[in-house]
Amino acid sequence: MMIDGYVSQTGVGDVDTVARALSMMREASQLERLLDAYFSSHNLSQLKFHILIVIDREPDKDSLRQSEINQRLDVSKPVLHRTVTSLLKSGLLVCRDDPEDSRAHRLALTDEGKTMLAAILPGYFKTISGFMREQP
Amino acid sequence: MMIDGYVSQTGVGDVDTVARALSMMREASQLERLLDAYFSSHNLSQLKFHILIVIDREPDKDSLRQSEINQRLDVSKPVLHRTVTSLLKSGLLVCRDDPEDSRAHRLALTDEGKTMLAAILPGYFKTISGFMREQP
DNA sequence: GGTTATTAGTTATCATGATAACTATAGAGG
DNA sequence: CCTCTATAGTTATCATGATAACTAATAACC
Repeated sequence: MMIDGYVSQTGVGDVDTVARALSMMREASQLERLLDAYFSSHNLSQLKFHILIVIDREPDKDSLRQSEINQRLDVSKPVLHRTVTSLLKSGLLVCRDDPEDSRAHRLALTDEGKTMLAAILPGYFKTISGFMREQP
Repeated sequence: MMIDGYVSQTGVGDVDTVARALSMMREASQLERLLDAYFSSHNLSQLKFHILIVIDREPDKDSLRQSEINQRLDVSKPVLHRTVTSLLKSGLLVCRDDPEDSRAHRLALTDEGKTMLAAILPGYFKTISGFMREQP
């Protein structure tokens, strides 16, 4: 919209690259909104979904510590804690004591959590595919 | 990371498209973070910057109503109000009564606001160009 | 010209992200 | 063993986005 004047005025970088970056950010934020709307229609959020996914996708284990989830997802500890608490409360996760470390817990999907994940995934990918198909 | 299994399991859309969308969102969020860090090092935010820009870029006028800014930027009224209030308080904007509508105000850049914008733009575009150059 | 609808701005409340600072436990080094 | 450090989780506080519901003023319509 208003890129041209400024980039040429400031003489930093080239106009096309900046325009491409801005349009990428706009596209991404549109898709994020679609996904947020989709998740919230199932009483979830992107982060809640990602938490369920990383536990479900973990090879060899069926549970993860909060700190392990933290290593896999790019989110701060307090936000993860708050969100895990909410997932426990809504019954999608269960929490067991970690036998090897009394500070830690192991978080696992409940049957309800697995059902939710299975129910939500098709629409998730459909939302993404549909959006990408519409892009010019 | 974990796309393959799921997309093929669910049979919705194609894997490459979904992977492309996810990587676009990741890229965009990285760039957003860089920009947020840049703005906050100048005591600004992306939204504050955009507000200054749309007022500065407006042809034929040197001020805008809040509602006009709202039409140009994709942000809710209360958030815009809160952010404009903060820009007024920090002296980058001034507020005058609108002679044609006693409900409205006209928001204009102060000299300090213009100076800030001029000071910040080169780094803004440099940040974007630099990021795009690094992308694989 | 008086009712009704729209619009400009504001307030209250909530959601979801962050950092800083805390407690409690584990682990390492002497 | 006893400190000292690092790690797991928690709490408090703040930033920045949203919606719903409000006030006051304008515009539209008999």
